[in-house]
Amino acid sequence: MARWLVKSEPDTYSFEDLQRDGRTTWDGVRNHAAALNLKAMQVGEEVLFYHSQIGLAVVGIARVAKTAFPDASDPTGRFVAVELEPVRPLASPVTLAAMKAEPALAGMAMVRQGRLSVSPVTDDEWATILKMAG
DNA sequence: GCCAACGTTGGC
DNA sequence: GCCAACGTTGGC
Repeated sequence: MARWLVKSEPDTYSFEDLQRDGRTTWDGVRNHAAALNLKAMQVGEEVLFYHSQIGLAVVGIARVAKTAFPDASDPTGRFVAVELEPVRPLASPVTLAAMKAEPALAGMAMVRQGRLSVSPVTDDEWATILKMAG
C-alpha cells in the first residue's frame, strides 16, 4: 500500500471540512506530476492532509475512498479526481518548519518540490511524521 | 522543437 | 506583497 500527501488551503477546504463532509471529491489538480500520483492511488491507501498558506502543517490523515476518474471541473478532460474520506486528525500538527528541520525527511517529495500538490510519502517518512505528531 | 514570456503556487 | 520554482503557452 502506497502512502500519499495532499495539500489544501484551509480557506478553500480544510481537514475539518472533510471531517464534516465525511467524504469529498479531490478535484482541481492541474499539474501532471500530481495527476500521475492521483492516478496511482488505490482504495484504502492513506493520505496525509496538509494545510498550505494558512497553518503550514500536516493536520490529519485521510484515506482514498475512490480511485481516479475524470475531473468534472476540467473542461479539457485531461485531469482526474479521486475521492477521500477522513481517518483522524493528528494529535498535534506537524509543521513544515519541523519537517524541514528533520533530517529523516530531507528527501521527502513535498519538501524538495514545494509546489507539488499531491506527492508520495515513503513508509519511513510516514512513520517519522506520525512519531512527530505524538 | 526551442526558448522566452507569462501565470500559478506556495513559502516567507 | 514579494519572490522563487516551475509548468504552460506561443512565436519563430
